[in-house]
Amino acid sequence: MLDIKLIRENPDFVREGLTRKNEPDRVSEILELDVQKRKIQTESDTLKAKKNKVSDEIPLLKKQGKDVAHVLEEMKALGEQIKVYDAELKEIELKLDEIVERIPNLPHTSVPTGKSAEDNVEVRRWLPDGTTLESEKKYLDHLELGKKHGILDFERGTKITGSGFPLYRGKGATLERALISFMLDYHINNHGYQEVMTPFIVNRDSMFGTGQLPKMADDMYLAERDGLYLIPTAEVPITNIYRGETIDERELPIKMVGYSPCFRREAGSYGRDSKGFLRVHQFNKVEMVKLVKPETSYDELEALVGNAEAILKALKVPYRVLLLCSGDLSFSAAKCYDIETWSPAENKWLEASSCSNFDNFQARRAKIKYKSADGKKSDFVHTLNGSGLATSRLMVSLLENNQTEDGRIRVPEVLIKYTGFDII
RNA sequence: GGAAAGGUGGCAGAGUGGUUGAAUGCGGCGGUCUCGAAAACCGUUGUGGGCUUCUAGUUCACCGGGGGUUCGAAUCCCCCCCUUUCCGCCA
Repeated sequence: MLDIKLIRENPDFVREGLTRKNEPDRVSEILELDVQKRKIQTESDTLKAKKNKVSDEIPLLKKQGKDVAHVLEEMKALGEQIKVYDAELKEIELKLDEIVERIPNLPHTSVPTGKSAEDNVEVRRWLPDGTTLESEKKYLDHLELGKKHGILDFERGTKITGSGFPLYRGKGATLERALISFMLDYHINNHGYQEVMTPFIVNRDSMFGTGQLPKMADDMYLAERDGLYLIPTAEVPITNIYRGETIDERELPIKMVGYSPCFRREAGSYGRDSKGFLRVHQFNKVEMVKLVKPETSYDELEALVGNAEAILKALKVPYRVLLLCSGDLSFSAAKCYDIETWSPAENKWLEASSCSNFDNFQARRAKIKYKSADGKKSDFVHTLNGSGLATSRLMVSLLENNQTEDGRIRVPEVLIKYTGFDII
């Protein structure tokens, strides 16, 4: 959530940011409601001050044996007037909240201006020694490999649930599990994250806190009877661990990593990239989340991207890092890097990670603050998160890049101790 | 699912209609003492909003959430949520 004071005091700055993000400009509307709100609040507060003062005097007057009937009468009328103001105030606040809650975060100054994914900027590329993207080699795609070895069974996954719910079998299931364990261990042991295992279904407050609600409601699975949502990413439960809390600054930065399945309805994207793992409704992901002091957050973002890249280097998977342009940023993000892995069979890059700094946008919504050691200063933390990484697209690259001439699949060196086998 | 108890400041725990934003203890922060530390002692210590002459003053709101009664509510009434314990069911 944007700070109403920022909108009030720097409306043009906010307008510019929203324009960069291709968002409609509702700043004037907000400012108008804000003025109305404060005007009514001032009037209501003045009356309340009077009410409080007189109410304090009543017992004293009674003690003196004075007749207070006319005072009570007066106060009753005052109370009615206050009710009228408060009802009006509430109505305006509701309107204001409804708008402000749907205003996205502003892009950071270091984010390039652009309209869509076309304008994202490739900042670096990494290929394992001896590999090139152009190859004479004939690659089977992940579906063909999955079928050939009986490790992926999309047809039966569809039978169980519907399309986009993958079924892994045999060494495929083991490889998936190995990948998750490897990534978790790597971040815990080499990058200093604390492992967390969270609920995978969350309430509305949590979804609001990280910014999925109210705008992205249609993209999520909802257990309506209970008012609970299946998480689209572990970012939601992990970030919300600290919702409503004030953290001692000496505890920052807090770095957490957790595995979760992710559930996405992908409403409106049917038919696009629908092949196999390229777009699914359920996938596995290891997610890193950091709560940090404001002045460090953009450095922490660079470190976060580095943490995700380290996994791909260890697995020897070709990848590139993109700096997203303003127009391609998600609702809550101020700055974001995507990591894409190479698919030789599709002959394209696949998004496997997204690492974002949310500045204080989520912290405001989730009310996560920190307090200085001397207790004098308190402010919102900055939150960050990054996939480290999502297994589905990574699995595509992993299977395809590691296939041998005869169509078998070599298990990357670092995963062998997790799988117990070195070839499929 | 049934029954009971309970939700108060960072924590523990008073408070059942009128200077109670809230006793007391612990913790935190600052200080005295000390070579230093501990102990002891002194002081201080919630959040959010509005207004103004804005490193300050003033005012409003907040005792799980929402609504109500009243001149006045942490305290009374209604609804909801959550926690704990017991019973039932169960991986």
